Amino acid sequence: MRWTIGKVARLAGVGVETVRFYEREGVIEKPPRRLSGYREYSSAAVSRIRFIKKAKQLGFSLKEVKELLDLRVDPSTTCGEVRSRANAKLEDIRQKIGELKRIEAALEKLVAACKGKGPIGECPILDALDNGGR
Amino acid sequence: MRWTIGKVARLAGVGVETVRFYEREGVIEKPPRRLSGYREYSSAAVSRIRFIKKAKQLGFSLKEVKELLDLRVDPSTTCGEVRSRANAKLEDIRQKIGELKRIEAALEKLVAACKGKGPIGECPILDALDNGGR
DNA sequence: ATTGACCCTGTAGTCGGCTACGGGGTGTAG
DNA sequence: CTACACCCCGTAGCCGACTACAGGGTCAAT
Repeated sequence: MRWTIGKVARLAGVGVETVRFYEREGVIEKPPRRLSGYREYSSAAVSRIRFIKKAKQLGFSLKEVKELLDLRVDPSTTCGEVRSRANAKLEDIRQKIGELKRIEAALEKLVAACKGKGPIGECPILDALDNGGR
Repeated sequence: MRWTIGKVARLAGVGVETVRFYEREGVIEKPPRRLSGYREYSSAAVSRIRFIKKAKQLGFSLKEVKELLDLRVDPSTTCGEVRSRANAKLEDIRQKIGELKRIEAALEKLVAACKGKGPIGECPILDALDNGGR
């Protein structure tokens, strides 16, 4: 199925201008055009934009998102090269997961210690947030 | 121990201007002042700023960071109230962890499938990134 | 007493990531 | 065949989060 930019934007949950912006920035590929000049997208574009959205919510910059997506196809580099870049990204990601888990644990502690009655002054303070992390 | 803004900034790995900016935005508390007007911080400030830094790298906006930190002490709300806000944040965080784990799994698959030899063209493509996640 | 590193309060500028025009062409439904 | 939603390009504006002055005061060492 081939879609116009407006449809893709709606499906991915972003604005039309954002899609064009991503194209300019090289985060998504330049799509083929109709005779009229209209961009023509496939479903892959929607997935890609959805991924960009999620990755940004996880604290990756557009540049980093591009690097992640560039781990897919790049005829000019060797597989070993890609592998090492992928491993570096894996490190980043595991780091993030670890930090999120520490925050999760701290919040769980807060929720558990605070049984839902009484003023907040009686609740234990969430110092756990301040600790841990390389 | 009491520190000046410059020391705190260095210890937390940010600029002096950033610390003042956080104060203006209400993300960190206004510290007491010396007679000279100099701000005087304790070690808690350093922890707090480090936390802000990490949380931002995890995709939280300053406003969200403030909300997380405000789950500590707030004499005007009940414990139950705090508990429900904490639970909402827990949801966010678990969501993020889930998405990071999906990316992690996809990268692991890429690394595993690609044994380090041959051109990238022979490597499986990382479509896993496009799937999963509501 | 002076010097140089550091602090103060403004206010203005930058950068990433969109978002919103303005002025025009396209496409399809009635 | 025209109306109206949608597309094109280009440029400008906006918001969040800093970052950098300018013009002045402070403090510790020499």
